[in-house]
Amino acid sequence: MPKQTFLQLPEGKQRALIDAAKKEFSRVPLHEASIANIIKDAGIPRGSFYQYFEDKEDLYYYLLNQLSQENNKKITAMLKEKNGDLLGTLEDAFRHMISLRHDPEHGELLNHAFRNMNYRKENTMANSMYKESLKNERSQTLELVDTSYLNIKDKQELLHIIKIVGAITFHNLVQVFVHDLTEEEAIANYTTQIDLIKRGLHRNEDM
Amino acid sequence: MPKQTFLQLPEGKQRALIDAAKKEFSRVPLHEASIANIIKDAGIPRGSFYQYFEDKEDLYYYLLNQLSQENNKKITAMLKEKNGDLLGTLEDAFRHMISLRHDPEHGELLNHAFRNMNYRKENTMANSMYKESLKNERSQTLELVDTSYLNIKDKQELLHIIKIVGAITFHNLVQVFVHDLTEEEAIANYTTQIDLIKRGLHRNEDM
DNA sequence: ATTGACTTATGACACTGTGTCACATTATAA
DNA sequence: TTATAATGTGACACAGTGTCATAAGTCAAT
Repeated sequence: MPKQTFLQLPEGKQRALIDAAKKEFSRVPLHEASIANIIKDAGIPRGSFYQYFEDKEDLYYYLLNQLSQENNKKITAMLKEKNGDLLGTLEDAFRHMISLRHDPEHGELLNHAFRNMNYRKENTMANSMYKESLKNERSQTLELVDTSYLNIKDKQELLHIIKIVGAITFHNLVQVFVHDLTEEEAIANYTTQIDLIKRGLHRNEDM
Repeated sequence: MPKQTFLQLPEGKQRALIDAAKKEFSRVPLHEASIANIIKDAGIPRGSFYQYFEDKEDLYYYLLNQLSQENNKKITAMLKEKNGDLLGTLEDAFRHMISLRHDPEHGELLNHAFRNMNYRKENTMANSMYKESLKNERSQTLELVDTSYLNIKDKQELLHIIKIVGAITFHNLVQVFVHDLTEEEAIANYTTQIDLIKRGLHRNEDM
């Protein structure tokens, strides 16, 4: 999380640093990115960088969180659009997310992010780390879900369903970015898998 | 993948290096581990290390792959034991995997691995990278699965089911290691989720 | 036994990049 | 105006990597 000092900086200086950071994190994945490049490009001295952020990760996750927030809003809107039909929203949401890889502004950054996905990135993208009202946010989105579509007996199981679809969605996203799947392949795989879990993996005796 | 030179080394020298590596990778996660520590502990000069391995990652993934192979054998055995009941094997397999975190030999290494899980590690643990006969191996395990338990129409869907349960299982494993869940919590979560996908997430109209 | 060709061993070194700290500058308020 | 706090700055110490010239070992052919 950026330090107070950074947030009080004049707009232009913030922008310069953020832009330089985006550029560097688009060039190479996080672990190869160098602070030296970022500050050179932003035109600020090394010492200043450490006034603003703890370290490279701090800056990176701040950025990633911001991107994710915009994105989460879009997906929440889709869910609302579909009147809380969670499973029905998934394909559209997935399609939207894979379309981001060709976004000129953040495509490369996301490419690197997904090719080097780890728990912290996944968590940052899924939730909204720096937001205090995490639990409130969560439950607001939760409230949108119409549970009458779902084969569950309580609220607790809804949380598990979200974890399930989250895990599968992320897994598929990583596949897309790592193996450069075409949009058709990606969506075919994803919908097959979502269909499977919708109807259930286990064969009923009476079928 | 280790270089030829390493594999031709006398048993004792290999052991020393492997043991030192295990020690270092148990101390800290991969990105914090240092070659300097490993070679100091193993008593070999820096130059030699680079005769044997490309770099730190090369050594790390060699090690991780070896651990995973043992493990995969155990799980394949479980599946055979249960006569190919894939879904029925999952809970036992999961239980077995989380028990590993208290293994004195590799527990800490696995802790770091899961807390910093990424695509490559997941892939290394799931498959067996260095094995030439990857496809054969896979299909051998595939053949073990009794598809009559499963709600699928073709072989292709079996592959998707494996991806689904793989994604969910890994996701749960990461949760266990990151949040230090108790065995009971971990298994409760996991079985709930597996039950949900077994019976299907979507509510049937006629229910 | 000696030679030559090849393989393996070695550690000093150049290089890259990080985070810190003493000091300089600027802002704020009394 | 002056004291105090906040921010800016870049030289520097430090940690770690991968390479390379050179040394040492192996072994087959003479």
